[in-house]
Amino acid sequence: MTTMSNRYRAEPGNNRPTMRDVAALAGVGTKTVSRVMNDEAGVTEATRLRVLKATEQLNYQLDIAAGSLRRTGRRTLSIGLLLPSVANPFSGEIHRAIEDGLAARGIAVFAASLDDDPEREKTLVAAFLRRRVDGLVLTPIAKSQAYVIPEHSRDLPMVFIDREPVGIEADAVVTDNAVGAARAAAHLISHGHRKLAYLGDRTDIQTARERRRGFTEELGRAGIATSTIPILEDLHDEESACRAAHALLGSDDPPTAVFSSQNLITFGAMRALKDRGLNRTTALVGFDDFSLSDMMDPGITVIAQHPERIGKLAAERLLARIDGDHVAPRTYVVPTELIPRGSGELRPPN
Amino acid sequence: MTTMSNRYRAEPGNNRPTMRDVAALAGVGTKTVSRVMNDEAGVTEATRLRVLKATEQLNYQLDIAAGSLRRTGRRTLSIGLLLPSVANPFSGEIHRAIEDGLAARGIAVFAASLDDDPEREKTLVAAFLRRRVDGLVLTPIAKSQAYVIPEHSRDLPMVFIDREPVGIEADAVVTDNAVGAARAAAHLISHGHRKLAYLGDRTDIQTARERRRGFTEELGRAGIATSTIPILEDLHDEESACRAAHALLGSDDPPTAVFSSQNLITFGAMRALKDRGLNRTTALVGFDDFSLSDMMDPGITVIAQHPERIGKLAAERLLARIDGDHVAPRTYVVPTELIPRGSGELRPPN
DNA sequence: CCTGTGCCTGACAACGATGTCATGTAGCAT
DNA sequence: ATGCTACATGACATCGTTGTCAGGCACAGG
Repeated sequence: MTTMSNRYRAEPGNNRPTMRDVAALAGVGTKTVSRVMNDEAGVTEATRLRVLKATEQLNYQLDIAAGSLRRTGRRTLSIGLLLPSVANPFSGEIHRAIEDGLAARGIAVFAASLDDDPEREKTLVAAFLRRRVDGLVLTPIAKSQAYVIPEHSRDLPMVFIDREPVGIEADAVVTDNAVGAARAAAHLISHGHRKLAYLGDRTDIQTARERRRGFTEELGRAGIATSTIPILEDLHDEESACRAAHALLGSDDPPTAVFSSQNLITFGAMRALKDRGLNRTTALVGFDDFSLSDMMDPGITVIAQHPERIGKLAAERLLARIDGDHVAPRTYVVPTELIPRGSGELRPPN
Repeated sequence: MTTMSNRYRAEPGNNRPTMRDVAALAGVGTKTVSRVMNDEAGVTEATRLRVLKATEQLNYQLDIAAGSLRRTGRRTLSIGLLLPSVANPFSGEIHRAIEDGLAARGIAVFAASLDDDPEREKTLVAAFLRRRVDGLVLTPIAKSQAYVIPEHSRDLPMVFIDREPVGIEADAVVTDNAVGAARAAAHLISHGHRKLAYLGDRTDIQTARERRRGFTEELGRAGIATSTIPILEDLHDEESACRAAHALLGSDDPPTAVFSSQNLITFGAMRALKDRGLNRTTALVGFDDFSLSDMMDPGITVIAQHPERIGKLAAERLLARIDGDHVAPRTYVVPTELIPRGSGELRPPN
């Protein structure tokens, strides 16, 4: 059993044809088959047709991985994409835009989920590297991305998305978090609010800190003492956000307007407002757009990000790097957009 | 430039270490390095440590693709996953469950989006095959999947999800569409409704047909003449669904309860109901759960699918096949669940 | 008829790894 | 001391493909 000839595998029928089989059937050399499969010049039309016929007869498919071993540049025509979670709709949109941006070049995407786990980040990047991907698109979560410096200096193309990397100079595509949050604050202030409140995500997340910064800076610009504004942070899911919002709204001096720094927090805030019958009274602006936001009562005003633009830009930058672009790394900022739908335009009482 | 030695590439620093480099540094043979990297038995602890030290010094990463060329079974430790779209939340959940199911075995996932395009299905499957994936998880959309028969008979593990394949006998994991739709009908009928209406997706989609079948069969069981029930189909997005619902609700004899066979259609129906102020009067049950369904007015009663269970089961079946399971292919059915939230429990007037 | 210029074409080595197998060494019993 | 076993180790061929290079053929010009 184990001394069986290599040509024949233990499993029945598991004999995928190789270039040699095709070459033999077409009566040409393997190099000629290779030329045909790769659309290289210098093959007679007659030979080409003979080879193509043989590939069809045998149902032959080129082995990209085997080829990459010898191919100049060792391209595997695949990249690694690390997302918070492939099940996250925001990530999904980015993923899709990247897929679309790379499809024309025949590049396939390995996708994996981070789950906010710094250890996983390293493990998954290592898994991508073992597969010799042509590039990486990463959402960083670990404290530092210095661990990929060796690869980066080996010229492995790399683009960070959503958050900027720490400890390494590399391309990044991020949302304008601070500006977006500031815009939300300005919007609420311009509608007469002075008693704002801030519901924020875990402070170890860079984007969360940026949003808070933008928000508080705008307060300063408007002459509102930051100390008077409740800043509730380290909320990471709908439930904790809902509890925090309840505490806030049930206090002696409740805010007239709430800003929530992220989707799930917005949901929690919406729920608390509704529970207390304040949804048509207390203003709300959320960071991140979401489906059905316009079906709420009232519609929810949001600071919309543009995941598809982030993904598109990341794919473009990665392709440029793959094609040998060596300009200095920089961070690309994708603007946000305030979409008024009602909840953010509610005015304070009196 | 082109006559440069092979050892050195054109790009600077692009010299990834190989097993040979590690072997040289550790003063052992490449085979020993291979053994260490693959946790094979028969290596002294002392040697093992020397090798590991060398890999760390050189920042060496095993090349899985190169290894797969020679490895028994030619395993690439990767699979191909074809989804309607990676941006679709339902698909995202399936994707995630599959990723989780395969991660323990070190298998990476190539994901790609179909976009309801039968041609794309074939192109993308071919792209997976060229990468010699160890298995395929496919959402079929083409009229027939007979084109993968050659691969299937070469024992390439394959699991179809969401829809059953046509023209090939292979494992499939699907939702119990007919039963779910029937349950929705029964639920509405049990709440006193006789004047139902059906809003359905494109009829070339198998699951859409199944849902209609389940729905109408339940009508029959309840003694409601199918001919009296409006069946509006070929709706594929929110807008067309909204228009259809408007037409329905504005007719002489509007239904007292509506069933929508899919997420976007549900959204369209919700919008139409709200536009007409009927959201608290006309009952609605939608197929597919969605976030914020409980925040609607009233909450939306749905037939929930379990994408995470579909993904988990698909991953299990695929792994079993990869491990050599040769039982006859079958279809696994994942049950749906009716989640009452208000809209489906509204009673007809009088 | 000879030479030169292109153009097709295939032999061959090599990419980075692993399966096979032979070799060497240590340890133990005789 | 001898012979045996068991185990650790490395040489080598090979996986399927592509880069390099040399050979062969056709055709044009002298």
